[in-house]
Amino acid sequence: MKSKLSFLLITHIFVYFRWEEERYTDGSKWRFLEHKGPVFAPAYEPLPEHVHFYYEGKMSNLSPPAEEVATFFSKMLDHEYTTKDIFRKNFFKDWRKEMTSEEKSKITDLKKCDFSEMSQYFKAQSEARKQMTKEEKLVQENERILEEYGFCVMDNHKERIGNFRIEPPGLFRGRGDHPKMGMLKRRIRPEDVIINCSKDSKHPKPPPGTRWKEVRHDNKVTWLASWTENIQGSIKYIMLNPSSRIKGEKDWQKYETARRLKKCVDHIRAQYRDDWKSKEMRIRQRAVALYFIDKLALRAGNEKEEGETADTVGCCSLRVEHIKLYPELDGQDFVVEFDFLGKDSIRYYNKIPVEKRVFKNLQLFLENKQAEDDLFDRLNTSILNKHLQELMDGLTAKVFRTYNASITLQQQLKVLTSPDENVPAKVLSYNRANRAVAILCNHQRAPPKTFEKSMQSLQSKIDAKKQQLFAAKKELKVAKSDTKTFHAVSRVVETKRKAVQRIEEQLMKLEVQATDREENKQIALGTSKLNYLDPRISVAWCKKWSIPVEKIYNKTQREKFAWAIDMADEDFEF
DNA sequence: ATAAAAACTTAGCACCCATGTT
DNA sequence: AACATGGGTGCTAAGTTTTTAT
Repeated sequence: MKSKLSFLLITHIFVYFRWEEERYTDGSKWRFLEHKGPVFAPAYEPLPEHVHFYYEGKMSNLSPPAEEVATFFSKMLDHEYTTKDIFRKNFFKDWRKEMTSEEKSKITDLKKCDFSEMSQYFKAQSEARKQMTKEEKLVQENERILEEYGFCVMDNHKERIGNFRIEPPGLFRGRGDHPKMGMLKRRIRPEDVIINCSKDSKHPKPPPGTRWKEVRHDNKVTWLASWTENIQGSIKYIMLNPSSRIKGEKDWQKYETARRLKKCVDHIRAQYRDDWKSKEMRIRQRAVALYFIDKLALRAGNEKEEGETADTVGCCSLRVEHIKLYPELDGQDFVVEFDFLGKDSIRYYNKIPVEKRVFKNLQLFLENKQAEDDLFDRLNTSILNKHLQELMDGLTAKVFRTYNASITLQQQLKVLTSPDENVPAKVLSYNRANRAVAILCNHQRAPPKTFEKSMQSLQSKIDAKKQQLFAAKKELKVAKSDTKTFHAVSRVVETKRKAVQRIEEQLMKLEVQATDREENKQIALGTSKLNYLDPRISVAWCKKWSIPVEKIYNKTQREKFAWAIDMADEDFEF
């Protein structure tokens, strides 16, 4: 095991060294890229003869493609989305576009459609799939596809591709109250796909009888293939896996920018505090917004086109209705209450005392405005980012999130780690530090459906373990007194003592697990770990306390953070 | 200068499967 | 062997930032 590890380590250093030599000075360019192109979604199998669709109670024969479209709806029948009016309206509208003229005149009302038989069929199918053995599931076939299409060669290195499959057709499900939910997401064909690869590579071949939309050779961008999606009209890309050089370097760069912010953040903070007093409204707004972004780790908040997406906001797009001002609340002065839906329609709710000057400014911004008016009417993300750019090269709003997340982790690790704790307790401390960041960044999750139950069963395990400990201690006592009374062999005492110790450790482990899980109920740690925390902080912490890095990062994460694992020693300071 | 498009990062959730338990 | 459970992974939507067009 050990030799394998050190071999890997050497390989990594070697690889990075090689890359160093081969790379252009501008790290974003590649010189050679070869790949096999994307994998297309398989065609739907027609429904078997005995599965029918009913209209007004009568059996009805549908011909493709309408059948294929109806399939999506029946597959989702028990999903809460399908009970929403917008979903049904959008679905039916798009379905009608796919109907033959005969169907179109016949099928005029979604309420009269009965998909239950189709729905049952798909449920049965997925049940059946669960029973299948590995061969039946075509595991090997999938592995072969991964091997053939899942990798590319960039700058002479074989790299894993992130998403090499074209997204299959289906019904669009946005998050939150999305006006387009239920719309038909159409099938992507080779004719929709642009291929990007190097001029001198073997071009990926389109499936027989088809052609690509375009083959281009643009080495200033990192995607291998792209297509335009029909719901929002945005472009989707096929790109490399996070373990790739091109992503890893970018990630590293991101944290280096955040570290540069660390050096000038005091100055920037002094500056925006000063700007709270500015004569110009736009500067005051900019300064207050920046204060929120810095202090509360809010997102920038771009404007969004109304009716195209769910109504969510970030800092610059906050509206009057999203904040409440309390000159005094629960013994604290100048409290601002935030309540709005952010990215992914996740609710941000926070009551926070602010400086008097900020409070007065907010009152000023709210004057003569309606609930639906912008709080910062003289500000948007591009104004803000332009200003930030002047303060520091490469500074944008999101750098504050990265900086504050990483610095919080580092601080919390210092505060929470006690040297004499054992490994599980230290890992708990790490998770707590991680959790502080997740709370700061408002990374939430739905409590797991089985949460209560699994918590209970863990508790009963703990109780059982306590009983066991009690019994073991008693046995130890008996053994001790036996030794005294009968001059028996002390080996027995040793064994008993070891048993007590072992059980104590097990109990401790369970208790730590319970605490960890309880505190984690509604908080998602993964996002901050993956996107906001400089991995070198974690690696350094592991080295300092002799914690195996595997306790903190799983295999995928270790691959993504290979650069940091190689780079950081225990003295690393963010 | 501004708007729109393109490119790239961040996000939560469903599902799958290894693992441990009964 | 059947079952539960939780972590890992794939998926793709939803953001931010950068680039290009007007």
